[in-house]
Amino acid sequence: MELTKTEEDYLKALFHLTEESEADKAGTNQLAEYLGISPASANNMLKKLKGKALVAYEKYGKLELTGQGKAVAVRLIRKHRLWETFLHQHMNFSWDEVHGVAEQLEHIQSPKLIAELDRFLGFPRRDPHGAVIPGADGEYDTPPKATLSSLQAGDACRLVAVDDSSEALLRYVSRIGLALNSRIQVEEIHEFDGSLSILVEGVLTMVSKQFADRVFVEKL
Amino acid sequence: MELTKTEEDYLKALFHLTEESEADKAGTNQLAEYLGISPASANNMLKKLKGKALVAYEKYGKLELTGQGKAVAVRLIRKHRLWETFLHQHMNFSWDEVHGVAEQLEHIQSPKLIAELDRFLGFPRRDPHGAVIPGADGEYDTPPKATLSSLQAGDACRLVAVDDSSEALLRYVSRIGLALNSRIQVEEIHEFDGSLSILVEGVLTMVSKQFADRVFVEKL
DNA sequence: TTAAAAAGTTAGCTTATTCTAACATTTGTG
DNA sequence: CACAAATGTTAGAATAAGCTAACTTTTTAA
Ligand SMILES: [Mn+2]
Ligand SMILES: [Mn+2]
Ligand SMILES: [Mn+2]
Ligand SMILES: [Mn+2]
Repeated sequence: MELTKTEEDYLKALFHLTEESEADKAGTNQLAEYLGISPASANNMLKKLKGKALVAYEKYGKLELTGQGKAVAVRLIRKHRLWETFLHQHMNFSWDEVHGVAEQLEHIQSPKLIAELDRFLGFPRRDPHGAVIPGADGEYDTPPKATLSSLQAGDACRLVAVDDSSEALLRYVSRIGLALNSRIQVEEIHEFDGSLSILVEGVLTMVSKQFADRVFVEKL
Repeated sequence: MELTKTEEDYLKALFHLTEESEADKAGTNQLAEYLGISPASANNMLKKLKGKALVAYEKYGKLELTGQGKAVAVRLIRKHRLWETFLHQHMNFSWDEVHGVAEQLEHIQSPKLIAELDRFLGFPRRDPHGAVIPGADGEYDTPPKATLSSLQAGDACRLVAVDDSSEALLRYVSRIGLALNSRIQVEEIHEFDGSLSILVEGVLTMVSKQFADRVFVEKL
């Protein structure tokens, strides 16, 4: 039972909204908003996906992926992140350029190609944004991630991942001299708005709380 | 004006039927047959492509690509062959496995990716079947190709390309010990059915005329 | 030169995906 | 509670592709 590119994108969106965001409830409007389509279109597709046993929900109720639906989404995320890694490491794509093309490449149907790509890349476990790449067996552990905003003044940390949903954020992270594994020293947290003064490569920079909420670190 | 994957495939099919085959006339039925769809569907799409100035024809008349239509087709062929080369050289895909996946990959939209892929591959000029890869500027010279069947008994040649339209042919070519650049010695041509006795790597093999018509060589 | 055969076109449906506008249900608040 | 806002659903239409059956035009060939 082959799925269309569109059906795949809906399942991936649902996975992000239910399994990967803190608010693990997802509604029709939210899904529509996320995908940039009308609620009516989302509702229409949800009916179809329910018919294929990929999504489970009652009329006016909460949306959930079935086990099958989740499996499809995880496979898609695996492909997406492997392609992003390829584009970044071998095609000279910058951090913020990889996502759009990977959004297309993730729909290529060829188990052999994915297996070979994985091997070619040296079985990477993280994509260019630091996100975990699901295994070939569907294993997908999301290690607990601490945000930069959760640290205290005086703490030091290592940048392990960045929210990849905004290209502007990715460009900004590079602009201020950060990259995966950069060491960050929290100098001061300003109570007024939660902004932080951080030390990166010896340079003192000021970042907003919105920024610090989307950057994930490992405390040192 | 973005084209759909389907429109792209029609243009590529028309290019093969008009520019690349000896019979440079193409009709609706032929196109339909080539694409595995009904003549009615082909006719329907032809109207649309005519409206977009990619195909030129009069009702009941011969089909032709416009300059624009040709340019799209050549870009597609370039992408197809670059991907085939990538799959063969870096993803361990055999000669006969590359085509299907390249048929999908050719529709990925990203000029940067194609430029980088070309660089990554070392600016190859031939794909794994020996077909010429069009240049980034749209240049596409098809060097005159001699078929194995055009040689005389006693001639020696080098295999330069193989018709890639049949996977069975590609597998057969490998099976009898041939690969690009193999040296072939024509021992005898049998008048009855045009079949040939050829010497490959010291082994005498018998091949049919149908086979020899689809294998391209350079006389030595 | 005329009548099949072949080739090409049209009409009318189907499925997939999306939209807008209208309608229904649920939620949240005074 | 009661009703307004938020959320979700339905109806009806559009676009893109494809199909079958019927019809028209061109070609072939007796
Ligand atoms: Mn991404
Ligand atoms: Mn996608
Ligand atoms: Mn090919
Ligand atoms: Mn294709």
